[in-house]
Amino acid sequence: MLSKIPANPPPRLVLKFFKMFSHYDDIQRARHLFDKIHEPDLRSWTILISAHTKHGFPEEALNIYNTLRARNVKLDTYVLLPVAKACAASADLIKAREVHDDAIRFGFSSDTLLGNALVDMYAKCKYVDGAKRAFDDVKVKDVVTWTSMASCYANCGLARQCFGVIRNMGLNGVRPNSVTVSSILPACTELKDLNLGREIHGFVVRNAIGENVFVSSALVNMYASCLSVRQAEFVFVNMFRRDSVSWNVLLTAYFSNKEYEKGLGLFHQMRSEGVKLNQASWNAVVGGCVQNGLNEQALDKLRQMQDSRFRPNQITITCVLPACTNLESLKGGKEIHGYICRHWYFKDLTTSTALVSMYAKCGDLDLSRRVFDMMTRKDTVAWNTIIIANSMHGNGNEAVLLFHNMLGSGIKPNSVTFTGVLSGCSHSRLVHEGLQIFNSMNREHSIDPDADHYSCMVDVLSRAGRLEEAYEFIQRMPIEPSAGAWGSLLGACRVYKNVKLGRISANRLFEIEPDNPGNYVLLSNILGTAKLWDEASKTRKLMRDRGIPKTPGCSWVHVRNKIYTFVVGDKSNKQSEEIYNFLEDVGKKMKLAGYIPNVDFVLQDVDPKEKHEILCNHSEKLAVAFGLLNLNGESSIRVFKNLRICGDCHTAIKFMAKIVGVHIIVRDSLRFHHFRDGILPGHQRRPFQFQKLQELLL
DNA sequence: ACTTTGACAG
Repeated sequence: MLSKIPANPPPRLVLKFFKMFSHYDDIQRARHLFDKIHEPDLRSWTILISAHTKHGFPEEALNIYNTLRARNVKLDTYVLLPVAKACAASADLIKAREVHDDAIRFGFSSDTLLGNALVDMYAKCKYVDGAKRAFDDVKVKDVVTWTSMASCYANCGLARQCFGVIRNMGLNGVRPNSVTVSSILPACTELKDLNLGREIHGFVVRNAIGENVFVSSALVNMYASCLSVRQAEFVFVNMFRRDSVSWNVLLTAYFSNKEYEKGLGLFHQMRSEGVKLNQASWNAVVGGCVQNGLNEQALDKLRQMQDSRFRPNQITITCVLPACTNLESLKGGKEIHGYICRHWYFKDLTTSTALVSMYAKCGDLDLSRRVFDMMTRKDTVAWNTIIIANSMHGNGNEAVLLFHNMLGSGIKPNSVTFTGVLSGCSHSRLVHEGLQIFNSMNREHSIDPDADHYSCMVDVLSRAGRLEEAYEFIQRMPIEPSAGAWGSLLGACRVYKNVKLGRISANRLFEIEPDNPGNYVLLSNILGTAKLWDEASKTRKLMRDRGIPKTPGCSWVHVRNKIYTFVVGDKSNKQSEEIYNFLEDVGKKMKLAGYIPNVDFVLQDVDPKEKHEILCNHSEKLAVAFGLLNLNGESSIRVFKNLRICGDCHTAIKFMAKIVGVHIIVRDSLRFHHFRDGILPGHQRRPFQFQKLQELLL
């Protein structure tokens, strides 16, 4: 057939073939034919552009449009229509503005058909102002015009404006159709307004559009997020027809409402009953597992997903990264980082941010920072992540610096930014900076400080030892001081041995959170240190009487893909003897280097010699020793503790790091502590080897 | 023509 086309074919003939081939998805051949036309008319151009968009090549469609545009021919609404669609498909705002300008220049912007396409185009680019302008230009607005505008607001998280459009639509005598309803239901989902949702449901029933799968799926979703899973189930069960999305919606509904067993059950059912699964189904399950703390299962489902020939996408990857974080699996996180690089997913803002967070929480701040620095675009969440990462690792100065860089690059801070940077200030005792930033919240950024911000400020003052000021600050707070505020003060009373304020804050905490064992233990420790044994035992008795179990402290460390856990005085480990011998030997070295055991942290009333032994028993010391004894060429170890690190251990581990030259990272219930003072100027840090340490200790 | 599901910071 092809050979029968003359060398210089008449346009109409080519057009016929062109239509045929574009229909059969053979864009290359269509293009080839098009190129044979000497002077293609506007109709040929239109078909060429729309074929490229329709077959998933919107960028190429826009390139073709550029070529056409360069010829300075007069355009019409029919050619701009597929161009607007191409902009929508590629979410290309720059091109979108050009197209809009062209439409205005040629006087087509009041046209309903083209205007609708322009509104939708801006909606897909998430550019509300443009959509509104295009919308206002349309003279005769039909249901599509109104729906597109409402949909734009809904997708941009402007639910109130969305319903405003719908109200106006009614006032203008246009009735919503099924598309309108399915477009506005997500806005209702966002507002979590069950009553509004029910109202819409009523409209659906009255107008008999419930058989529409878009409408009913959106209803299921709306009920699920308005915390009415039973209603969601009811709508689902009574659906006329269900597609993959409908099933996925219910699946997500179970997981996000903590009913993960039902979620897993439904997924099993979907697979066994031959429901057509898609990538989103797997994402829902993988993400659902993580949401519900089923971290291993999430990784398992990821493997199953790949076995079922589904490729994990950015969303899958972003969903599972927190599973690595929760498992403290730096290794697993790095594997996923590799996958991200291989698939170019690092271009995705959300995915990169998740990576930054994962590295920080797994204890590798350097890698976290490296990923952050590689990001080409950074939004508020990305900046918040790196600020929080630095605060979490005790780098308050860096957190403050990053905060100012963020402002400098024109990114707006939100309330999370301030909790992040202020907690950094407290960890690094940056009182002046903390106060300054706190005061700027309202003045410069119009953000009202909430309970967390006030607690951070109490922490800033308390940790710096300014306990009386912190107490005054609490009393002058315009909102009810939260447990966080009193907790910071109490914690600092332990460090600075302030019995008076310790009693006050603990008693407030006993009222606010009577079931938190930590507060009783802290007060009892403060009293014990002050040798007020009677009062200390009264506090412990109060705790017992209220039936509050004390959380046992434990520490753990990852060695060769296994987690080894230690409790105080633990002797269950195979290498226990080695551990205690090591601690004794290194202890001697430490004392020579100037370490003085701080027996304040022993709360039993026993003789000094025994106190020293008790200190050596602490779970974090045991875990650190075990980690050091099992180093495999690494220059750092990571130890985790469920409670806050003991003050003596903090000092002791600092000395250990110095003596053995290993970077020791301890993550306790509050943050990461880095001990790496062992590097002397001019000395290269070498991987630690056990033999060398033995020599050193002899 | 416009429509339903899916994530990152605390």
